[in-house]
Amino acid sequence: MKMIISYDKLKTELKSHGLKPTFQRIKILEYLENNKNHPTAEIIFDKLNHKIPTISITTIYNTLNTFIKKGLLSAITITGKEIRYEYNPLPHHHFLCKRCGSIIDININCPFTNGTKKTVDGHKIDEVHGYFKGICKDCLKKEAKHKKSKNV
Amino acid sequence: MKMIISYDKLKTELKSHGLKPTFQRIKILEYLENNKNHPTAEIIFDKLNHKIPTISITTIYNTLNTFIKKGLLSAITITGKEIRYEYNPLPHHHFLCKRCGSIIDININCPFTNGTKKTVDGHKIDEVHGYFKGICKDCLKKEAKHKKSKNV
DNA sequence: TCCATAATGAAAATGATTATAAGTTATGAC
DNA sequence: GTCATAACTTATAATCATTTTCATTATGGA
Repeated sequence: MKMIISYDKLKTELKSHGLKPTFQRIKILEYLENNKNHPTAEIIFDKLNHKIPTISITTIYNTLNTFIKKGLLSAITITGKEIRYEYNPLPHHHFLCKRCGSIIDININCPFTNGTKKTVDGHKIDEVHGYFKGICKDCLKKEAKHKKSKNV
Repeated sequence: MKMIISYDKLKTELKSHGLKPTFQRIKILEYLENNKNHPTAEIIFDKLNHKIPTISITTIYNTLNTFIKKGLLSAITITGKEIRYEYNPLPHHHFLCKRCGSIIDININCPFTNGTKKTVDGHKIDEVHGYFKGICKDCLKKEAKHKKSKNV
């Protein structure tokens, strides 16, 4: 993980959202800004635990929930197994590959993510989640190669 | 719960999907065909437990998972808390009201549910889930009435 | 620096779901 | 019909992500 964002910027960001810039919060936010792979709380914990051996998984959960409440993060529940977290995203959709498990951002022109439509059937929309599941491009390619080499 | 579908039809449906038409399966399928309110496994268990006191929550889960595997049901994870089940649906989207908790079917013309698009960005799509969250029509109406009566 | 408040951390609790293992029922060959 | 086998059901225990509780510690203002 490369450090791209300065601590000062992270601190300012936290303060501007009404949050005290504690060490733990800075490191968690930094991790999420640098890692756009939709990690779980556990993954964040494992990574930060190396640098901050005293950090608790409870703090990870507390912090993530606080960040979501303040609008710094959004939660993705595409797997149905656990919550995955994403930094400050412009609204977009997601694809889950059933073969390799990777979660891929999908940017398509959708009236519900581009801000055109703010209601459906009279219901006021606050959040939109578009979840696609299937086989990703890379896994399709591997499959094709495999079949070819076997002359199937 | 009214009994609309005959046992014979339910039996036939189970058999045509390669499933033995046991009493428990018939009752679970019957419940889901008559109750389109996206129940949890727990809700189904509570309702059936009155008529079948020996039924086990494990059977509910086993059966629901079997039904999904065979394509009789689909799973909705919009709440992020628990799985909700839906009978044999034509693909459509869902709305979760954050105020009253109800889940509402949304039928809009979407290229991913009407069968027009079977891939995104080169990824092959097997499932599409459109989850909207916000305040439903009814709760909006109640809110407006409340404000008016208070002259806010 | 002192104090009130908020944040952190460890351990225990929760709750939905799954795994295990044992019992029961159905099915098909004989 | 009888028997063996497989399929289904059930109760219990296990799992695992997340939350709660509560004692300790850090933070920012006075």
